[in-house]
Amino acid sequence: MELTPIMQKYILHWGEMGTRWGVNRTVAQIHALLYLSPKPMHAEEIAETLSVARSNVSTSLKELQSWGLIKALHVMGDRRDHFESLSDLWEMFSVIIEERKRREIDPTLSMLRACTLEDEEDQTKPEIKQRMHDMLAFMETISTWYEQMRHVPRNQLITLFKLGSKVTSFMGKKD
Amino acid sequence: MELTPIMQKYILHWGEMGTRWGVNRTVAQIHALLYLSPKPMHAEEIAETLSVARSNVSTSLKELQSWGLIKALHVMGDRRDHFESLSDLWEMFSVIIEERKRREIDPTLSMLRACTLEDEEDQTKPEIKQRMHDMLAFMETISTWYEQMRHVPRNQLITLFKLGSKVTSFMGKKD
DNA sequence: CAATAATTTCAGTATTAACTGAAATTATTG
DNA sequence: CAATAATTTCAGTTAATACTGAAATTATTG
Repeated sequence: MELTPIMQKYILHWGEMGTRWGVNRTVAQIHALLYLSPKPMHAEEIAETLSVARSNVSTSLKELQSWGLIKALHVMGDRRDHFESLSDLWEMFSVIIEERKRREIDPTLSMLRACTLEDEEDQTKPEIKQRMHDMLAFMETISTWYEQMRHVPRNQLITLFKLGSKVTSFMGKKD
Repeated sequence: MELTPIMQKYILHWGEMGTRWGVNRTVAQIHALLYLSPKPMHAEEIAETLSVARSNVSTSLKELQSWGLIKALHVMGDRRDHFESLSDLWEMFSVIIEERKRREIDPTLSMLRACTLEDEEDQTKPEIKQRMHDMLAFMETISTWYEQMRHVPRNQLITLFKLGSKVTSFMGKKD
């Protein structure tokens, strides 16, 4: 596919941003490209469009699939896989949050539980253990919140976001 | 400071996680150390405790200060800077969210505005421009939401998080 | 204001992660 | 089931980032 200057700008920026999250440039660029593309693209075309190695595309597509951000589909009379991105941005957002939780929060919770349960032999001062406890409690709150919010139907979620801080008006002034 | 095995575990894990966010290992480790430490630490002590170069600590402390996650303070009769971490986890959370917004969302909004306003000469298909528009609208919603939520008092924020999906019970069933 | 302490800068090095291209594998077609 | 196409794997290379240690700078003390 031919990239117009604006598309290039968008894709390059996305690549840059990717590196700020835990995602490498090519992965982020491919995701941007597929998001913009009006039709699904096959690996070869992606490689040509972005000027990266075919094998790099292969790896990156796997990565994006593992996130659930793109899916493969097939076109009649063509045996290659074609890929398209999720297009619903709210769904995309949910998927990313969910996946980050799984990859980052969950392992941290395990670590924190291990740390706070550790045997009595350990010399760690109580005040330090308390901090670990605080962190555990905090992350459990965040985690539980995620877990609940992901089951909220999409349009309610949108309403919530648009409400913004107005939601607090339901809470009464306790202070 | 002497690190017990549990403290080591905590700090090393934090360092690992740091790399998954846009933060380098040493920065994350120092932050973990200062969070755990019952008293402020000076750079020299941090370097020794974590076995990294003094200069590396200097750079990392600057980085953490630029995030607003630690602050320097002074001890009577000691001319060195001593550093301590924010200890309130909700405050820490706000600071991180806020800073990520500034570093990641805001530049992306600029890029998207530039892309969608771009002149007519450009060959980008309307359907593709529409996708860019959708992304812009989405990110503006998220951004506005952040902007509002950061002004919600801490205890209301906690209540909101603890409520989780129950907040939707105020919204009525529109579908 | 010289001496000393504390901190920062920066050029060079090491480490890590990303990427390529060739070869191997897997799937599809006649 | 051979031939071809599509995809994946992987060893080696390149590029990006992190880190060190020495030197320079800045701040503090007597």
